[in-house]
Amino acid sequence: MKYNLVEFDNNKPVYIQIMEMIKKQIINGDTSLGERLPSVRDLAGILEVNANTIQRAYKELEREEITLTKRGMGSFVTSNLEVINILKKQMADSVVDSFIKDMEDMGFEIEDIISILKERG
Amino acid sequence: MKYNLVEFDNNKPVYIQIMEMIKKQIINGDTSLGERLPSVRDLAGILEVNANTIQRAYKELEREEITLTKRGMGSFVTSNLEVINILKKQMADSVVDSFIKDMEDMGFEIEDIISILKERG
Amino acid sequence: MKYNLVEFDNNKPVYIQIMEMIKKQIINGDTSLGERLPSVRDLAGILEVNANTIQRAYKELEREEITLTKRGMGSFVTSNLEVINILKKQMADSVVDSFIKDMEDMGFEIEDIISILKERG
Amino acid sequence: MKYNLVEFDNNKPVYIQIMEMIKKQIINGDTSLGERLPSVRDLAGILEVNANTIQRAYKELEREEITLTKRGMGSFVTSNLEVINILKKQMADSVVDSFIKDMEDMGFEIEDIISILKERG
DNA sequence: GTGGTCTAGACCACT
DNA sequence: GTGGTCTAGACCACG
Repeated sequence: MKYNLVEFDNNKPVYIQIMEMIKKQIINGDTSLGERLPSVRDLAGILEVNANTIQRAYKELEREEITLTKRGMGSFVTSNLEVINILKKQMADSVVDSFIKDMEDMGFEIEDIISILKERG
Repeated sequence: MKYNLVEFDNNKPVYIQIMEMIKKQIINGDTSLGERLPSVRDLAGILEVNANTIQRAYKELEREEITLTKRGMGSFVTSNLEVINILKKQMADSVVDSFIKDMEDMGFEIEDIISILKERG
Repeated sequence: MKYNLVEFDNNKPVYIQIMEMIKKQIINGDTSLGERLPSVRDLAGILEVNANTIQRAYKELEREEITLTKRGMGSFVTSNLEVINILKKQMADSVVDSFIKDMEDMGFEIEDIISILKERG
Repeated sequence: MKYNLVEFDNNKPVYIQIMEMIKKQIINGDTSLGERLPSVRDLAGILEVNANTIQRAYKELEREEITLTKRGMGSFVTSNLEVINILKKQMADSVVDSFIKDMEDMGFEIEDIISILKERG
């Protein structure tokens, strides 16, 4: 688990950006199954946002059943591996889909995209 | 030049999404250099948003010097090829950069990404 | 009489700016009492604005009795010296008043203003 | 900081006039570096204009980097003294330049202008 | 007809 | 409570 101050994109709700950040950490393994998330106040301090914003992100994550909250103990990542695998697949798919759409909208074909990515490698 | 009703992403200002839509059309050639954009009211009708929202998108595009406005005549894409080339490069770079960042945040390496894209091809 | 293409201030109606231009020429003597103004179409050509805009400026000038229109002959500056003298006084006063107000709003005293102007001399 | 109901000039956009009013207050020291501006709704009430008009003025000021906005907290004058000094210089210069131009267009020489101002003193 | 400004009023994101 | 976005609708400047 590692969270650092980042710059938020002003054109997207901050709580959404925080949710994405946490999901990514779960997906890449920086945050483990069953691990306790930082307390609302701690994460608010680290990210320099209001505690309510973290609350909202945590609440949404719980609604998506990615985390669960134990009263008085904090928020924990689900231990259900199946849920995490689905999350992983869905999130990667969605990122890839919207990337391909953006690039195609700009007139690039799949082959162009692959060439560009190879140059970056 | 072709504009159609689309669904907007609720988590991003509509006027920004309209700016991106127009930029993409310029980049992929669907809208040519010097071409007149639809009138504010026409595009508002097509996209089913308020005319003020289009107005705002056009004004921002003008501020970025991608278009220029002649009072009473309409908004026109710049004829400055240099500006468009810069736009093209910056927009593609930014989409690719943030895609790579998203994927790396989820634990994928460049090679993984390329494999995934090849499957899509 | 001399009119040249100028850049208009986008935040003020063009017809008002044209009226001011003509008034100034009358005041400084570049346009004489009784002199014929350029035709609407000519001035529109010189200033690269629509003929309607010139029409409007001429009409307002006539309403202020600074010019008068003879059907089929064009617009002429009044020959009434008294009117011109009043115009001169009012216009200069108004320019000076608003200049002093602007400068005082920015915290300059009359003495400061005079010093600044002397430096320009 | 002091804002009062004023009469707006009908020939200039109100949001521009509000921007100028705020800039003048910063320049003359009535509004200090880092000071919080009135909330959008408060100033709208004071000046008897719509909140959107204030919003627009504030947004333009932010774009000119004269103020910065913290979501949910308000708009604040920049604390960057350099920015303010440049603003000061540019605004005074522009007022003086256009005044001199106006007067010269009416046939006054610098010496005439200075005499007129001395009479006002 | 076309862009520019403004109002009134609504709802959302965030502190 | 504060800024940000959006709608609906009006009126003006200009071609």
